[in-house]
Amino acid sequence: MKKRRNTPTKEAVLEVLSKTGKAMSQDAIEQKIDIDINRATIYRVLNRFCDDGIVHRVVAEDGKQYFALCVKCEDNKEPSHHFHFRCLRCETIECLPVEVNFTIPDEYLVENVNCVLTGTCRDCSRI
Amino acid sequence: MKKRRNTPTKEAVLEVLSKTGKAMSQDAIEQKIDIDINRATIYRVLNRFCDDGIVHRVVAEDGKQYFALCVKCEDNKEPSHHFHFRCLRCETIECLPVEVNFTIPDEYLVENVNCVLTGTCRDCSRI
DNA sequence: TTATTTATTGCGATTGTATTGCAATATTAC
DNA sequence: GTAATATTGCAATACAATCGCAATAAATAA
Repeated sequence: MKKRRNTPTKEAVLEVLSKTGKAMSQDAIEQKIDIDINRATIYRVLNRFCDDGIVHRVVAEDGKQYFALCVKCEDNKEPSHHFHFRCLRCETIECLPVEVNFTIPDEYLVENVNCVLTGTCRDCSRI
Repeated sequence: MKKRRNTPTKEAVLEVLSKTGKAMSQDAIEQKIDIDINRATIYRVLNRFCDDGIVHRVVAEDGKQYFALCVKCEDNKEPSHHFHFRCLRCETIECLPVEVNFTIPDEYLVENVNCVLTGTCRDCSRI
């Protein structure tokens, strides 16, 4: 892996993702960051994070990419392949602690799993 | 529902989807059709099919939309929410006869399920 | 068959997401 | 401090998908 450098951009993006705990689009991330960072830069940072296994990418059925921190601490472990929920009201995507299970013939080589449920999330359905 | 008319475009699109039995992008459909049909028209036809429940739409992690016939005959029934498999080699998407199961708190209102596995399909892994 | 209604189509323009090339900048190691 | 190079900003680009509008064609009535 290519050597990485510490930059304000990286820290800012990580902080935002860490704070919300949800999957965010580049646009949402940019809005939450106080300093001004170029769009392309944010994408590049996010893609690097993905390469390094720090965040994972979800593509929702709106065709957009969303990025979320890979949570791997003990008490809040998320399954490697988990469902995501996109709320149409609050426009957020959360990682559900629900594992994606499936049985598929051995001949298939699964390299990636992308599962998104869409609707109204718990918080919004209460209102 | 608004009244539909029969057009060569509709028939051509349906025939292509029926023949392959897979989920296809607008681009792939256009290439498989012998007559010349405008891009926007194909999208409109497909969107109408989705509205009418004739085809369903899948968004893969490449951010593109793929459309597949809703199979509902007796011996080849596909689960309402099923997994899809996108093969990176042959660049096709097939509907797997594998149901998507998950348990999620009642407060969530699930309106849509979009699950795509990506990798190498059965046929391509043999080679 | 002809006329009328309006769903459908083609075309070009447009929107929006994401990426890329290149020069400038900033970080790390020496 | 200096050198090497990872990172950034900017503008341009690629691509999927949609939209407005005028033209066309399918379904129905006359």
